Amino acid sequence: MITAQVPADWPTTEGEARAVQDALRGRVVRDESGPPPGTGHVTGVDVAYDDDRDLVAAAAVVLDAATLTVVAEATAVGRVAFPYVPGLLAFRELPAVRAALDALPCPPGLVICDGYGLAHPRRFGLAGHLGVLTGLPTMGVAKNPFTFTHPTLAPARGSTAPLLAEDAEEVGAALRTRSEVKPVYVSVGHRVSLENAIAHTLALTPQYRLPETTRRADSLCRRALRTLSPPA
DNA sequence: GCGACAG
DNA sequence: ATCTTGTCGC
Repeated sequence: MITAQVPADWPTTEGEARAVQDALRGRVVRDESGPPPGTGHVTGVDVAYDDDRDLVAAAAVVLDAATLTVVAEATAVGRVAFPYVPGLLAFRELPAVRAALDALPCPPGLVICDGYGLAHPRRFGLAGHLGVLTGLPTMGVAKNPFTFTHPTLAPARGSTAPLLAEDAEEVGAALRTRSEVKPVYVSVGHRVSLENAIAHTLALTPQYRLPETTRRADSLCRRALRTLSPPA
C-alpha cells in the first residue's frame, strides 16, 4: 500500500476550492464518446474514512471489461485532505484516489467514480475533476440524486430518465440497474458520452445494483483501512 | 435567514 | 462516509 500526500497547493478553504473548480471545469472534454463497453479495462475507485484518526484509504480495482475479472488492484492511505462539504467532495478524496491509480501496474482505461461528474452544482463533480487531472476517461455512478430530480422511472432494468437540475438542464441520467430496485445516478466525467456511460453501467451490473467496479473498490478500501487500524 | 446536500 | 443483527422476500 502506497502513502498519499496532499499537494502543497491543495485548497484549504471552501472559497479556494470553488475557485479551483471554476478554473478547471472548462478543461473537461465532452465531445468524445469514450471506450465502448466490453473491451479493455474498466477501473473502479472508492475511498473509506477513519475520521477519528484523520485517515483516508483509497482503492483502485481494474477489471477486464469483457469478463469483469479483476486484472489489478492498488491501495493508498493518507491524511483526509478536506472536510466533507457537499459540492466539494473531490477535494476530500482526490489525492488518495490519484495515488491509488498511480500505483496500478497497468493502464486503468475508463475510470468509474463513486459520485458525480457533470451532475454537480458547478457542473464539475469528482469524476470530471479526476478526468481533468489525469486525462483519463471518467464517469460517475452515484447512489443518491443529490439536489437533482427526475421523472418517474419504469420498473424494468435498463429504464432511464433524465436527471435534471433546477433550471431543467439535463446533467445525467437515473438508471435502473435492477428491476424494481432504486436506480443509480449516472453522469459523465471526462471524455465519455452519457449514452456510453449508461451502457457501461449496465455492462457492469449483471447481478447487483452498483457496478462491479465500485463494489470491488469499496470492499478493497475498507479492507485496507481495517488492516491499517484494526477495530478496537 | 433556513434547510438540503455526492461521500 | 459511519455506527450495526436479524430478518423479510425473491
